[in-house]
Amino acid sequence: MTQQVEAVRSSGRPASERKLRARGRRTSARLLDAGLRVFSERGYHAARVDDIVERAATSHGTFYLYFSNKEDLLQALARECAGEMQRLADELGDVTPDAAGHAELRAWVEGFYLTYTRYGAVIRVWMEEQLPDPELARMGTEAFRRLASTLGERMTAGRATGDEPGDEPGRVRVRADLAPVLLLAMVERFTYFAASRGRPADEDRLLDDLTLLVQRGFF
Amino acid sequence: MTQQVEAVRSSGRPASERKLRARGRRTSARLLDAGLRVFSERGYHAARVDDIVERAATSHGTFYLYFSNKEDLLQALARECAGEMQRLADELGDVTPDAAGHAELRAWVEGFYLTYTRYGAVIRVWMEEQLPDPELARMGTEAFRRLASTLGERMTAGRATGDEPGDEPGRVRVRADLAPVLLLAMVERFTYFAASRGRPADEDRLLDDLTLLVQRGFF
Amino acid sequence: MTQQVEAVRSSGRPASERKLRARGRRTSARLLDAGLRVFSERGYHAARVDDIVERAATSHGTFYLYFSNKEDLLQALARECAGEMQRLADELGDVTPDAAGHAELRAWVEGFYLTYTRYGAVIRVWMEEQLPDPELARMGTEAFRRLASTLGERMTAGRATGDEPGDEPGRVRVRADLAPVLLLAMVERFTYFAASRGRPADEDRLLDDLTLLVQRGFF
Amino acid sequence: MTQQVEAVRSSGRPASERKLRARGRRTSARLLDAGLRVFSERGYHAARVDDIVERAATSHGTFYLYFSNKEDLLQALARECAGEMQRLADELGDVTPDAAGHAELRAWVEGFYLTYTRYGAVIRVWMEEQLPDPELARMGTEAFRRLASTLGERMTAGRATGDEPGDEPGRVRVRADLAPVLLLAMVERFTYFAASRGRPADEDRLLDDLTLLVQRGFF
DNA sequence: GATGAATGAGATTTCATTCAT
DNA sequence: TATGAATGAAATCTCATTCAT
Repeated sequence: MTQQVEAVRSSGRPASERKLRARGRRTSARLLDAGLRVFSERGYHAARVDDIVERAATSHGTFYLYFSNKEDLLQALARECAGEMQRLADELGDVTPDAAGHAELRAWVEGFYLTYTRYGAVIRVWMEEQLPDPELARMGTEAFRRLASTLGERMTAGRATGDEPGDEPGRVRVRADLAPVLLLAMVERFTYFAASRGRPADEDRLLDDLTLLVQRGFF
Repeated sequence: MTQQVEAVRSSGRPASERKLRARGRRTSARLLDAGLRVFSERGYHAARVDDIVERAATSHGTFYLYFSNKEDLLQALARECAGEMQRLADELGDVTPDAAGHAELRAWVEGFYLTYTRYGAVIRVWMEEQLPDPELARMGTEAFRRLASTLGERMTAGRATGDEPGDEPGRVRVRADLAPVLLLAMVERFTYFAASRGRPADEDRLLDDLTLLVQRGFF
Repeated sequence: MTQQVEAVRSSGRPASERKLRARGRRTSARLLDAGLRVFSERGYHAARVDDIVERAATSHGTFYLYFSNKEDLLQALARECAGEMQRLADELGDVTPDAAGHAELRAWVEGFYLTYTRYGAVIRVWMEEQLPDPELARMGTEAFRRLASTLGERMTAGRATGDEPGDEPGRVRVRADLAPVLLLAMVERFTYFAASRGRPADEDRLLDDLTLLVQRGFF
Repeated sequence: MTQQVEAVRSSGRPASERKLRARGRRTSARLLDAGLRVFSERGYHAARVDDIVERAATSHGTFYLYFSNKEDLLQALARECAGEMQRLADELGDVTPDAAGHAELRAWVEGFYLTYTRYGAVIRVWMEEQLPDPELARMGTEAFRRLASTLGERMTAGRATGDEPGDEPGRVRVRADLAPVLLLAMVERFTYFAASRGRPADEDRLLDDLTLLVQRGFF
């Protein structure tokens, strides 16, 4: 294990592996924040470390004190984002076909929308075919898979208990694992469109409609 | 020589703006093809002109004889892709809620899927927030908008003539312009997932399900 | 990455716009010096950034840390040169037609000769019709105009107070603004010829003659 | 002599070495003309063969049928220019200090001015320290030397026969070879300034003054 | 902890010249 | 004679990363 050998010097490695004092934590936070901003503005690929350190009002050298490279910063942000999504998934209760289900789903959709709006740049990198690092890819896939499966579970649970439409004869069933993926896709894409339009004035109305469509699409 | 000259030059301009003979057209086609391949494999940002000319079995200088830079090649491919999409839209007939409508929609969905599979790399750049060039952005937005609106029209037309479920009292209507966008999103995202899974064996089955979901989602 | 960003970057900007520490100032000076040398040896157009950094014993990247390109370095040198010329103009006292005037003029001519010898490569670019950058052109024209007009003033002043030959009837007067330009031209061209002959042995004698010719030409 | 060996193929060598038919002569003339224009507009160094062939409405390949390279074209133009200057020198009669001398000189100055205006781009390359080719350098130096010496001769001759001011005691003599060089410099520089000002309206008046100054400067 | 300076590999781009028809 | 196409060496420039203080 090289870790043993390199452990001699603690600098130059991601912040998470070192104990930071108050000042160090502030610097680290500033860099993360600046990174997210710059990635959002320019996109991950076009963003330069130069831009980030300038935004964070710090120096080049300092950057590499906290992150081993640009991708490492991306990964740190991705972890943040995955955490948010996990929290979202955990908070989602059963989604029934009635008004209560709508309210439940609506809160979740809004949360997803806000997270996406914030971490859009990171998520967009996750979507890329050729990711710089497999670990990052795994993290993205995993976060989405978990979200989708949770959504699937909560809705299936809701159907069981709720005001169920039943499985009328002749009704065609789509593959169970496909539905949540597609529903999530709708949410995701909707969010993308809305966000790219600069969070329109009728945001609330749009979120209502979206929630409705997801709910209807499932049941 | 740094002197940037505004002069009209016949070389170094996109292939489309010059008259090409047979040989030139072949080279141009080879570069476009190589570009699409390399973009697909490495992603647009990571792709180097170097890779492209190597794949096209031509020289570095030749590349710049046909395209003014990497982005220009992307744009040419984007134009191709937009053309394909326009063709798809034009070919779509009215989509009724019955089996005939399903068949119609299914053909369209499959066409979209194939186009997406082919031009995925280009489309993924379109999805980026910060595009290298506004003209490219406009083209992407426009292509998708047109596709969505055509889809909306054909389905609305289909509803009017078809085996209509009616507008029962209490049924909430989502914004008319939102529906096709979301449906298209589903198709797009589905395609993305399927394609990223390397065109799975049950592709046909999946396309059926997707078509069903879109059809059901609308009516 | 082709994406041209308008962002304010601290690096890659001319040295003059950034605060530099001792080390940076040394590097900058080394580059300026190397630039002047290489421009003199090869000529501005043939000079490559490569040659300059090699002469300055620094790296390619470092060059672009201090100057945005070759032309930017030229401009910095041009500013230096223009400053020298301004100083020359400021130091010139009234030029009378007598021996005192000759001494005054002789000192000035020698100063110009030395400046020209040093900055010849830069000045020669100024003389080009098609300058890479209008700002550079303006600077050159301005520096020469100022020099010429100062020369004109000092000699006119000298004529008024000095051992004046008067304005005999029949004596044709040339345009007041033309004379200094042409006199300056003589100095400049003389310097050019002398310098291009590698500073001949009888430099002193030549400078005497030149001074005399200028003085005689005016009065 | 390699000439013997290469003589097998006549193409790819300067036009002057081959017999040309009417069509070939036209093409050659078009290229020379285009070359002079483009060199004037962009300067020799910045001028691209591309620009020249476009201006001459011919192709890249054709260019190399008539000139072995860009410099060869420059040399051809330089020969033209040197010829013009030789003709000027030959036409100059004795320059006396009187009105007849003024008229003689004035005609010569005007001729020089026109030639300079036309071949300025070529002449400016001659002035460069580091010429691409020694033969070109020799030609430039030679043309100017001849012009200067002829001027010197004609004026010395004029002094001998004309309304001579004599060699009064105390009159300082400048080096005999320096005077014509400087006078020529004045003409040259004047021409440069005038030409760079786009041939001003008072061109005639300026030429009168210049002639006067040269005449006065010598006698 | 922090920073300005330096680095150099690698990417893009240009353009004089040659080739094949 | 003419030409469009191809070439590739050479030049420019960028930017992630390391260094020295």
